[in-house]
Amino acid sequence: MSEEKSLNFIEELIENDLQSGKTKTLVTRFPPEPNGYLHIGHAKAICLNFGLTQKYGGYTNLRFDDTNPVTEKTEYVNSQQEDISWLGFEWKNELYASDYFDQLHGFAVKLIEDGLAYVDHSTAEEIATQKGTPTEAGKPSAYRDRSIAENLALFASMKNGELPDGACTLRAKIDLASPNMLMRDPIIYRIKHAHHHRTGDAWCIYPMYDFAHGQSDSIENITHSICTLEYVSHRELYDWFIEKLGIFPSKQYEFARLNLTYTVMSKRKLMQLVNENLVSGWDDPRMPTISGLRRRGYTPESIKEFCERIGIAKRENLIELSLLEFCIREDLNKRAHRVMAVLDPIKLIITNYTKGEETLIGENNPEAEDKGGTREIPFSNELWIEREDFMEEPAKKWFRLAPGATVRLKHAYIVQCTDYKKDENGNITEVYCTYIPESKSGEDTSGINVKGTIHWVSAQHAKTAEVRLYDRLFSVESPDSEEGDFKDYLNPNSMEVISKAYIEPSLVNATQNLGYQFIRKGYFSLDKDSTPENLIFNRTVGLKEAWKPKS
RNA sequence: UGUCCGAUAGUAUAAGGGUAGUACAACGGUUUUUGGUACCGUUUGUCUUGGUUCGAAUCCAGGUCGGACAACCA
Repeated sequence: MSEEKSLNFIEELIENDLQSGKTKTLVTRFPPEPNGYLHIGHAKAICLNFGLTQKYGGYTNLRFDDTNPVTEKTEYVNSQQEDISWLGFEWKNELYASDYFDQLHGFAVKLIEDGLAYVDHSTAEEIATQKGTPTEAGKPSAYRDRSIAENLALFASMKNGELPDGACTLRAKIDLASPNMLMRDPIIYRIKHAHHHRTGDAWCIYPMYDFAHGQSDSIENITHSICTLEYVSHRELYDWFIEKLGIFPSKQYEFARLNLTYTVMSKRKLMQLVNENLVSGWDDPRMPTISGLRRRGYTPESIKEFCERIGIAKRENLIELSLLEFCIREDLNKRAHRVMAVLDPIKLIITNYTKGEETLIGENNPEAEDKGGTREIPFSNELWIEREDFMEEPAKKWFRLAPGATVRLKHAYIVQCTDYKKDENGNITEVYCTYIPESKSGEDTSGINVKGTIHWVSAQHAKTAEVRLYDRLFSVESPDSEEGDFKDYLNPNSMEVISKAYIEPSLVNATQNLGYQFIRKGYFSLDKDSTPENLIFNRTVGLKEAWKPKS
C-alpha cells in the first residue's frame, strides 16, 4: 500500500535541508512581473512553489517583481492574483519588490561605500562593446575607477532626478574577465523618469532584476528561491550580492520551464497575439493563459493534475497537448452533466408516432455516484439529429442511421429508417423512421439489440445557442522552432462558430460553474459572455474519438 | 572558440551499483442505451566510446548532440 511517490530533485533538496536542520521553516515565493497575464507555464511554477510549502509546512509569498515601471500595470496585478486564487492557492503575504525600493537603494549605497559599485556614464552601446564576448574578456569603462565620494555624489544626483534617462547607470564592480557575462560589471540601477504603478513618481531610478530579486528573497527570508533554467547563470550574481551585502542567504534553484505542443508560451508572443487582434484577448479560450483555460472550461483541478503529471526536472521538455486534454476529460467525466445538443442538424420524422409528445427522463451523469440526478427531456415525432449520424450509403461497420438501419435514440426509443429526402444539391434534408413503441428506454421489452445510439433534440421544444468549437491555436507542434514568424503558423481553423445549434430545453438553466458533456460531441462550458437571450457554449475539449469511417 | 546546464520508449517522468518501471500517446480486445467511460492486453527506451566493478541508466574519462549566456527586460 505504501506506494511512495518518487521525489523530484527539488523535493529531495528540501528534505535534505529540513533533515539537516539547515532549513527550519520552508519559505518559497511566486514572483511574477505584472506585465502580462499568467499562463499554464506559470501554473507549473505556482503549483511547485505553493505545493512545496503545502507538503512540507511553511508558507509561500506572492511577490510582484515590479522593478520596471514602463511595462507594468495594476490590471496585471489584479488578473494574476485572480488566477492564483482560482487555482486554489493562498499566499501568506502579498508583497512587491517596490516595497523594498528604500532598502535596495541602501544596499546600492553600501556597495558604493565598499568600493563595489560605480556610476558609469558610458552609453548603452559603449557598455555593450566593452563587455566583450563569451570567449573574450571585457574592457574597463573609463569611469570604472571613480572615487567613492564621487560615486556617492553621482548616485545621489541620479536619485534626485538631476539627470535624464540614460545619462548614466550604477554598475557593480565585479570581474570584467569572468566567463560569466553577467559578472562583467552588471548594471544594477538605471534612470527612468516613469510613473510606477505603486510608488508613483517617488523614484526616477529603478533597480535591475539582478539587484532586486535576490535581495527581495533575502529580505523575506525565502529559503528556496525556485526559478526556471534561464536564470542558472544569474545564480553566481545572486550569491555575490547576498554575500557582499551580508544578508540572509536565500538559495536559488532552477527547473525546466513548461513547453506545450501547438502553442507558444512567451509573454511577449502572447501579448503580440492580443495586440494584433489575432485572438479576442488574454482570456481568449484558445490562449494557454490561465484565464483563457478557465474561459475554455478547464477546471483548477485538471490544471493542477496536469502540473503534477508533467513532473519537475532540469531537462528541456515539450509536453504533448494530449496530456492536458486527458486531464480535463478525466475531471469532467466525473462531474459534467450529460445533455443533448445537435450542432449540424437534419430533421428526423417518426411517421408512426401518434402520441404527439411525451416527457422522458434522463440521468445527468452515469459516472457520478448519485448519477447526478435526473432531468426531463421532451420527445415528439419531429427531432433534430446530427447530419453525420446518417449515411445514405453506409460505410463498413457503420452503427448509425442508414436506409433500413435501426438505432437507439438516447433516453428514448429504437427507430428504423424507412426513407429520406434530399435537396437539389444532394444534401440530406429529412430522414423518415418508424419507432418501436415497446423499446422505450428503461422499459424495453422489444428484445431488439442495436449497435448504435444517437443523440437528438425535439424540434418543437428545442432551444438554440451559439456554439464555439475551438481547436489548437497553431498548426505545428512547436511554433517557436519553426522558420520565420511564429504567427505564420496559426491554425486558421482554431475556432469554428456555430451560430444556431439546437439544444435541449434544460440547458437554458446552464451555469458557468458546471461543465457539460454534449453527448457524443464533447465537453462544453457556458461562455462568460453568454446571456439568457443568446446562450454561448465553448467546446472545452472533444471526446476521445475511437472510430473514424473508412470510405 | 569560452563558461554553465542537460541527454532513459513517440512525449514526459522514475529506478541513487543488483529484474529498466509508471503515465500520456498509439494499437488490439472485453463491457457499455455516449464508437465516451471502465477494465484487460500489445508495441516501443538507457546518446556514444572507453574505464572501474562479479555486476553500470547510475561512478570516472573522452566524444557527440541539444539548450542557456554578450537587454539601461524579467
